[in-house]
Amino acid sequence: MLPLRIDSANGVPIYLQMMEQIRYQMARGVLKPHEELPSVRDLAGQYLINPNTVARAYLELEREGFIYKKRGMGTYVAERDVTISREEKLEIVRELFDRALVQGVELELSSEEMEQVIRERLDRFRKHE
Amino acid sequence: MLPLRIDSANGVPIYLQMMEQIRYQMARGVLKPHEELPSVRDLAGQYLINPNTVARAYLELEREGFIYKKRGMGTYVAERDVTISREEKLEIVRELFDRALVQGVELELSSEEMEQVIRERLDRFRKHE
DNA sequence: ATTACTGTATCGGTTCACCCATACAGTAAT
DNA sequence: ATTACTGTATGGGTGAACCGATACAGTAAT
Repeated sequence: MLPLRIDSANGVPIYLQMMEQIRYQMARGVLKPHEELPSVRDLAGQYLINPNTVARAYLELEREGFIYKKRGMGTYVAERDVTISREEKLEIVRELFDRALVQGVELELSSEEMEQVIRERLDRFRKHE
Repeated sequence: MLPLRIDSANGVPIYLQMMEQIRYQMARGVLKPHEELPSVRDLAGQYLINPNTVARAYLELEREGFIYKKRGMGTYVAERDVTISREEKLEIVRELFDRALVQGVELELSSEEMEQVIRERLDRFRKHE
């Protein structure tokens, strides 16, 4: 059973919510490579949405290389993407943090204030993992 | 005459293009506080679009505090004093940091690694201010 | 009051994203 | 072949964003 928090009245498209959370589960190792995902009808029935909506989430995830499908068989978690080097990963994250910092400066926040915000978010983050 | 580059077939909404470029002109000092902007019909006629579209751009810019209007008179550049509350600023930065953290998790970086990256960027940042 | 300019309000059309109902198609066990 | 499950394709409905045509309303000079 795949635990998702789907809010149909959120404004955020359902299929995006699913993608987001499935990617997250994969990153956390809850979903492991070659593990079978629930069928589109399973998930649809479980969260009272249309099978096509689940199919769309699966379709996009497949395009991004996170999952693969066997028609008539099922949908499965793909191998981890090992094409990104560790340094490249760090670079990506670095860039995001820098953007946040620059934005903070443009909003005239002090580095102390930003450090406090960072600590707050990081702590909150560790509680959830 | 207010020079704008409007591309109706761009996918980007016209009123957003106008807002973007007008804000830019203001930031550059080309448009100065209390200077009068072209009337909605002026700009509409000039770029062959509907007056309402210009009006919408003006409306949004007014809500953001960049311009002010006098009904029946015209539209004018506001004082360059964008007052975003402190809490709103923090919220913007919070969101950016969270996105960076989530991205890090999806790249399978540990929270320790991310904390290290954050510290590195923050230090680098403080040297430059 | 008239004129000529401002911004504003209302309605309609077009387009698109999102989602659903339903039917089609592939796989494998019976 | 039947059954029971997979994913897929097609067509439609809904709502929202965007933009335009047109009419309304305020201001100020004549």
